[in-house]
Amino acid sequence: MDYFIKNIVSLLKEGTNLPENEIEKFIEIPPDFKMGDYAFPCYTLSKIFKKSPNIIAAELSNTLQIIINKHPPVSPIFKERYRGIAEIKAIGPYVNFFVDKVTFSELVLKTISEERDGYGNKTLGKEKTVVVDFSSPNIAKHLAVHHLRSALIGNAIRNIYKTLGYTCVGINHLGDWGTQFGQLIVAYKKWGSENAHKTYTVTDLNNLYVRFHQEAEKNPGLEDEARAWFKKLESGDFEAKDLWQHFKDISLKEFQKIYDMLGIHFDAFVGESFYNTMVEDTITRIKEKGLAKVSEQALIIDLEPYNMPPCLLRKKDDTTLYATRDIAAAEYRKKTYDFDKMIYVVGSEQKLHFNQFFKVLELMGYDWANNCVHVDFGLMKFKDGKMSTRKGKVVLLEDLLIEAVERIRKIIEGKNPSLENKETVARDVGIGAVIFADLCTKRNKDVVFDWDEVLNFEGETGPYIQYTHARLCSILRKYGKPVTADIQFALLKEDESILLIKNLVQFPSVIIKAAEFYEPSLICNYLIDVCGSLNRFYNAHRVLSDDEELTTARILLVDVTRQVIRNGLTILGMQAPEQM
RNA sequence: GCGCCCGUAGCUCAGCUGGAUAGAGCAACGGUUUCCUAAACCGUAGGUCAAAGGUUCAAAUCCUUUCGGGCGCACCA
Repeated sequence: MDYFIKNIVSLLKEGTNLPENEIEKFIEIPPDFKMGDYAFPCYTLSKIFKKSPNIIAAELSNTLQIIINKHPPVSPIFKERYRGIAEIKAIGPYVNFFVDKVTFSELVLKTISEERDGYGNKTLGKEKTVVVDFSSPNIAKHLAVHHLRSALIGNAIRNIYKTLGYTCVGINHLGDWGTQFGQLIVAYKKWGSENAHKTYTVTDLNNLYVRFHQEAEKNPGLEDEARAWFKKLESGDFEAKDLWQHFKDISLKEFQKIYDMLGIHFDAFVGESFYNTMVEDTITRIKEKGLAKVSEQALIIDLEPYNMPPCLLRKKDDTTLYATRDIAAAEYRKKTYDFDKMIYVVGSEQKLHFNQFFKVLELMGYDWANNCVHVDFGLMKFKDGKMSTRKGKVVLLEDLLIEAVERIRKIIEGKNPSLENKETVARDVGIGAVIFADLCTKRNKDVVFDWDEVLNFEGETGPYIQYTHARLCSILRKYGKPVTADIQFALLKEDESILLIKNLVQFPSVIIKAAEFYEPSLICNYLIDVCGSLNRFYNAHRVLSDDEELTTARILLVDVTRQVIRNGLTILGMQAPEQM
């Protein structure tokens, strides 16, 4: 915690004459709490003083002890500076500091119990705006499990930044424009029946899409037809536009259903088509800057000097590509939101695209180009290969979510048949399990989709976190009185309590780190740690007892832990049921 | 061919902005419930940190090379 580190650093400064920021970098947390709460390694000093680090550590710990002793305990300087440091001990090459447990517990528990839902919140991002572009699926296809990643990671990152005080704009950059709609129209005109599009479902659209790609393999001429239809669409042809609108409406309805199940909402739901009217101006600006040139009949920006393939602005038939629309969208967003940072949560297979796109923004002279980041993530695939909508090789997201809820429902019947609100709980826990399973590994690893793994509910899983939360709620319900922070902190002296409090104090810094690395998995791992500590505490000590003082003390610990778990789950986009 | 990512226990992963004995979960085996939810907890077993060099007082962590896997490289998004 800042308070103790600050005191240790200022003490070390007096003892070593090193600058404070140097010292702070070295401070670490020992691998075992029995060795100390904080440690200062003496390897660097050993170089300066040409003595072995072990000897330095021993000498330094004596020096520090003397410094502390010099300050009369009544002195206000002593109180301010060295309050909270209980013991200094040299172990091998380290000087280890033991913090006063009572001061420590009081500080941490009081802070959390005052800040409640706001614990972990910061003002780092005050007056700053972050745009998060996430989910962004292509329309006319079902949402499948591989669409989960962008939606969940993006949603969590938005929440992380929100917690740090940023104004966040979550944008769903729907893939609702491009040659694929030419393909769909061709397929519809060839194999769909007249006016059938009015009763179509996404499944029908999906089938058309799959069939197009099957037939196009035998008959490459279809691709040309598709491009021609897209050209018509882009130049405002009535029939094309009408069909496109229908297809889009059908898709949006289905998407909304899934987003509701996942509890994800967007501040802006604008697809690529929205920027269609702006691309002309964008291309003009690019031309004026002398960046565009014609190559193989297409309009491109040469990126050879930067060791990248060219960025295509217009195909030889004059229609635009998604890079063109991305550039227009970026300009529009800068104008509209004046963001300080724009985050694109898109799979790592598009890394090159974003490198090209960001380079173009830079070449256009936009100094905000380096405030754009591509937050990439690994591919989701099956054991035997890539998921593919074209080949119908997918697991539909809706099916997964329904199955998850269904399995939880069965577990509830087995474990807690008298539970109220079974439906709500099954949904919260089932969906939560899916969310947690996806978020809990570092985002840039590829994931192999496995039903049993996603729907495992024991160990390091979403239900484990939620279960721990529900247990705590249950204790608080039984206690039935208001929780007070006016307790005897010395009573929370067992190892299990102290280790738990040590976990709780980390929360704010974990959020900051998660934001820095755009890494929601850090929050997941953190929650697993907290729940592990809590469950060990729970198992070793009874909270509710005849000892009133002890009960009030432990109840406070239970209450703030519950609070931290809840705050963490909220960031991940999960519910925190009070019973399960 | 070129570029990027990944390679840690049987499986899934933490640890990677260098530091004290490489940590969890799942699976296996054994234990814990007259007591606040056993969706929990404890124990046993399981590791040449892909390989080889290098930098350093110190390398799973940094650098180089090799091997293995994934992804991407002009008219799809």
